[in-house]
Amino acid sequence: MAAATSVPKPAAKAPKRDATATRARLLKVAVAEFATKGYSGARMDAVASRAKVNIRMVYHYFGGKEALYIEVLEHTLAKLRTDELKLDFSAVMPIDGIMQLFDFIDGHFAAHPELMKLLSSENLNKARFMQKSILIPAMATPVLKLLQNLLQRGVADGAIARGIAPLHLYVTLVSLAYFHKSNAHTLSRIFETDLLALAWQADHKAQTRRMLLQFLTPPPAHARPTPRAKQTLAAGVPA
Amino acid sequence: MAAATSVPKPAAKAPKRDATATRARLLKVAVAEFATKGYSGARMDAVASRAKVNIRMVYHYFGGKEALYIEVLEHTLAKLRTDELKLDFSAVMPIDGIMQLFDFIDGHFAAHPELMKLLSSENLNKARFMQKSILIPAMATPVLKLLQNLLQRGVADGAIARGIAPLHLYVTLVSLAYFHKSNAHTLSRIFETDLLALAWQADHKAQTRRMLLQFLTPPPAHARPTPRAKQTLAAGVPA
Amino acid sequence: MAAATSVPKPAAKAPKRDATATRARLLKVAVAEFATKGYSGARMDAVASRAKVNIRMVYHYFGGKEALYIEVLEHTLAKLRTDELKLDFSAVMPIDGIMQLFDFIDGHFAAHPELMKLLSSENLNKARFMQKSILIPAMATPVLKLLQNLLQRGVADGAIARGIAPLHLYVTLVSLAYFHKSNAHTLSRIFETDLLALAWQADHKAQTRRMLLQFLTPPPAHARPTPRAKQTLAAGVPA
Amino acid sequence: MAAATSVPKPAAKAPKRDATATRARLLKVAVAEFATKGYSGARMDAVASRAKVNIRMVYHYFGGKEALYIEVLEHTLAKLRTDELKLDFSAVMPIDGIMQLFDFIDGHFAAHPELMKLLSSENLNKARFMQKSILIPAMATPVLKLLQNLLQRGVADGAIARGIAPLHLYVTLVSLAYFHKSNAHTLSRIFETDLLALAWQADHKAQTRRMLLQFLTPPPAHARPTPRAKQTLAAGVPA
DNA sequence: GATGAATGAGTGTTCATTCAT
DNA sequence: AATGAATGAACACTCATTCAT
Repeated sequence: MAAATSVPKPAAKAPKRDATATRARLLKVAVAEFATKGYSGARMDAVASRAKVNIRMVYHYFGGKEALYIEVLEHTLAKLRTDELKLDFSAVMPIDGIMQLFDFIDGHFAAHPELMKLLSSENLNKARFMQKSILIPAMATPVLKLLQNLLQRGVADGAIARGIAPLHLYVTLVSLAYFHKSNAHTLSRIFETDLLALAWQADHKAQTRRMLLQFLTPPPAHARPTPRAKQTLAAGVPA
Repeated sequence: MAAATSVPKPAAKAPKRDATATRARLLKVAVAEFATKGYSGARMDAVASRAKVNIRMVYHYFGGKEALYIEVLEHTLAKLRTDELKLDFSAVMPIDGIMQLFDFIDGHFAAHPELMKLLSSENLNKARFMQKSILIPAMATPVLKLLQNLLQRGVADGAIARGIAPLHLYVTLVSLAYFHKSNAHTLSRIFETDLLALAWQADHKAQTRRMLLQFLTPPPAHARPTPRAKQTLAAGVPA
Repeated sequence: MAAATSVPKPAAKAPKRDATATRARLLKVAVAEFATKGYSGARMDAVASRAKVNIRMVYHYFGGKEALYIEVLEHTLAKLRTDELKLDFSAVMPIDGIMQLFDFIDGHFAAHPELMKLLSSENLNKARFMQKSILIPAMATPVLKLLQNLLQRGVADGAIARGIAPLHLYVTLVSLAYFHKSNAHTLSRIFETDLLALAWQADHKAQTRRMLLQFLTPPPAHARPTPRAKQTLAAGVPA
Repeated sequence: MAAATSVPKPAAKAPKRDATATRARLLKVAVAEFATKGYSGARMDAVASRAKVNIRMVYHYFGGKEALYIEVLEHTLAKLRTDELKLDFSAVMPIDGIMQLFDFIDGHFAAHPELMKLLSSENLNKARFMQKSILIPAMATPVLKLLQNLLQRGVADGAIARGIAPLHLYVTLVSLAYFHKSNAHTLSRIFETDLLALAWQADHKAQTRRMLLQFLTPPPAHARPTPRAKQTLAAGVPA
């Protein structure tokens, strides 16, 4: 693809044998294959034939199914990291920053269902392959730092409630952006409502944002937790 | 099972050729197999050998891999429905009822990771097999009615905020109970924190309950949304 | 079936457990199964379920697949022998007798396609199972004797040409009655003509009878084979 | 095959990885397997092992059992068509041409028992696979045109009787060449005579040729069908 | 760098048959 | 006499992977 725009070399006008292009094509196809079929459902043949290369090349470039899958995982996660690095909330108010982060998360998963599927797939086998990646732990996510910074600033100026831990908040943000998308098919079937309909998604997002805002906003001085509320807080059934 | 009710004979207590027992054993093993390996990763051989019967019996009792999987799905979902039917919040205050429902959901998924895995697995292939089940759509979940009732009662007596839709709330409850469990492995790896540790889970649940309570509780009269808050609500980044 | 008309016995009014009836039903179903599917295509399960008895009974009554097949073969051939024994050409003119025998053969195969299929099937594996039958060689066909008698009488009174051997004639008769039926499907496809259409079959039979009559009729005295005809007779291409 | 044309190397004459040779070998073995065992009796393993290749190659080259069988059918029929195209009776007398055609048919089936077996096998399941072939209906047989031409010429010069239809004659020719071969095993067993013995076959062919010649030859002017003969013609028993 | 040919080890499924009641 | 439960051996077909060029 990009090969066409590359600098023409002495004896290779039409670069049919373009290694990097072929490799990129294979990886792209592999992402789709693993995302839609899962690890054991994915077929090496399918990857090769859809990329229109001989299956031998898949082995040549990636070594094997497992290595290919790991690279797919790394590639897809790297895209998220790259996008995350562009985030800069230094100029916005903390609570707005957090809400914008939520929107970013929501937007990224909406735009990249393959990431969602690969993560779900990975969790089904206890992140077995992610463990084997040497790149992934190195790709430290900047998001936690970002969140910690926003929370600190917010708490400091009284705009954000105290006692919210960055990781817990992050997991909550992702839960609320991820689950209703990743599990839309079964939920839609069970409740006979199309959760993938744009209207439903918009409504859900609006409600979620309201909940988050309330959660982040510190309670008014006279509205501190009363014994009554505390009791309610602990009234859960035992797990 | 039925063995326990049969007349005990001198030297043959355990009935070898017990169809219902064999079938039940197979189904139990199959639930584990499909939950841990997914549909395409699951092996019929493995099911048979772990249930210590000839593989032919799997086909005799269930017909085939797909039919077995569907039955596994139905069986596991039926267990949830059965438990849901035991819920009765008619005697508790609405807000407590909703929190207890959350605890129930959280507890059920914690106690039945196989359900979580099967649902995730199903979503990976767009609920393809769930669509084929004729039982599942018939197993109407009572939970939405329950929630609607609680919300109506709560709104009526002023204990619960207006404008919360049952299905949106239910999806939110499940999101918050489900995601951090189902995706614990990858999150643990990425953030180098053990999300499956009991302490982490407890902390997370406490924060989640706080958020939900705040969300459900109606705002004090003088704290209606201000122009400022409204603006924040719309300050999201475009998807 | 026939059981209903049998003499009522002391303690068995409704004969549900009627051994001979069950056996007969199984054999009938087996004939159809083997005729339509061939030996290796036939399924013991199919026989049992179509006869609405447990598969175990098939083994109980017949011993196994091979033994059942052989009995099917014997049963079907026995029907032919029984019908052949009813033939009596002592009162008709020899040439008419032979033509009537041809009509009988043609009629029997038309009425019993299962016999035709079983014979074809048997020939495909070199009559392997027929060899194993101890009944079949004992069921001497009376037809050759019949034919020999007719030929002798015909030759004696000058109505039938000399030099026609009974077995060769019989094989010819069967060829002409059998082949266009047994191979109708492929021929119909290849020549895009429905050989199973009644009109085609009638035309073909008429032509065949004309040929046979001419063959059996002795040539007029002055039309003995000439050198020219003799030469033609030998003008075949080498096999 | 192609090996013969390749440059002979010191110590490696036989090319091991020759696709066309492997494919041809597989097809040849498959013809034998399907001809001797029938469709359901044939084993894919047997084909592979007898061709000394991995079973995977059978699927690589042919797709599956059904596709392989259809190709076997097409290949075997194509051989017949190829041979038929070599026939040229423009220089011989019509009646000789027809007799030579009979000899050709007889010779071809004698030389290719696999064709006979495949056709019989096909008819047992109502030409189910032949229907699926898109090549077979396209392989129009030239034989009917040939026969029509010979008949017309023969009738025109008075050497052949009127009223003989090409397709009926062709089916008759094949019946007389085919049946006693295809059903030799059962007939031999029933009549305790070896129909496959060369002497028997020769005798039978001679008689058959006599019958055909008589049939084709027009009757002498004074020997037109008499009332007596007509009556005989209709004296058949009802079917 | 690139490719078609080839393969060992499964993988779901089916078959005829026997065991225990 | 009759039956449901259970099985070993095949069988068509597939998968990830390597060999030879």
